[in-house]
Amino acid sequence: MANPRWPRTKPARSGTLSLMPELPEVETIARDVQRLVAGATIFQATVHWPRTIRHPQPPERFAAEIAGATIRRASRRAKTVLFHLEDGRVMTVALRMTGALIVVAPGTPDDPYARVVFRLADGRELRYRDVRKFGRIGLWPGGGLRSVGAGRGARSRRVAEGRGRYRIGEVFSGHGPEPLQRGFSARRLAERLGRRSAKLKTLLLDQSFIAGVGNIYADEALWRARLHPLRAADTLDEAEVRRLHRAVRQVLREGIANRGASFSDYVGVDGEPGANAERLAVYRRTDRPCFRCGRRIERIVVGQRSTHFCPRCQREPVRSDAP
DNA sequence: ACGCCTACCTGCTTGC
DNA sequence: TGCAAGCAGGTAGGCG
Repeated sequence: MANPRWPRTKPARSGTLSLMPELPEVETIARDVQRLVAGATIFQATVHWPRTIRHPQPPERFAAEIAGATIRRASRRAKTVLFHLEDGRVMTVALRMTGALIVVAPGTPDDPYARVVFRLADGRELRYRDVRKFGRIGLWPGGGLRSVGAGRGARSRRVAEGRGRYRIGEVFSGHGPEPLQRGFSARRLAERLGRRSAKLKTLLLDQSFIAGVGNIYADEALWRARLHPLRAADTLDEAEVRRLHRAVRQVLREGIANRGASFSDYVGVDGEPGANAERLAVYRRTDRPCFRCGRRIERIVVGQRSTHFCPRCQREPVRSDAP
């Protein structure tokens, strides 16, 4: 059951480190949700921050429409937690930067950062907590999920939303492949990379290219694959693609095994922190020694994101116009 | 296709 | 000590 550690307005550790739920963190949360609230009925929902509720459900109707729903099971797609309801509808919870789902026992003190509170029929509360209010919750009709954001598919999605029809699977139509699924082979990655000239770092963060990778795991995967973040995707040879493929899957799998990268106040649904933070090789390790070669880790900005890499292990891409 | 910009947000760190 | 600026970053949406 829940192990509430509330209130928790002060992070256990100092630093600007925030939780950043990426694929492993969201997978961890989805599994916790499944374990803790599958079969539970939502008795009542209270929306404390209306903008958390996203299209197509108007915030004022959301609470009324979710009340009485029973949660059949929970799963993950990309960085979104899916609540599959008994009646076929699906509630999506996109945690974005600081979102968290937490189950607490009856009588647990209020949380000032709880944006949406679901009171369960058994008295427990499922709280959507989000300090920075970036996260979004949607409620989608049976058989229907239309795209919930994946970069550049946005235009076509808007058109479809305008018609007011939503179909399962379509919510994520703008997303790229799930990197941990069987279908995501090295060959498939090679095909996708070969069609793009963008920088590797940019592409790894592009949800329409690969779903679920964020800033932490992008840096970690590139370090592990010994590939420079500025390398153009279509310049990789076969061996490099295989390394990247293996690295992406490894860092994500290890992240899941460690219940997520626990920066600052990241916690799972049961209040237990993840354990992956200490295992990161480059992310936020600027000027500290590379675990492989001892060289100082560098930090650069790529696509507006901080990017960490080892200048010796991850060689600078050779420019064609170089002397 | 691609890159760059702004907006959304708050809390923590840094610099004066 | 106090205060303001800077930073963190996933996604939407705009522009070139």
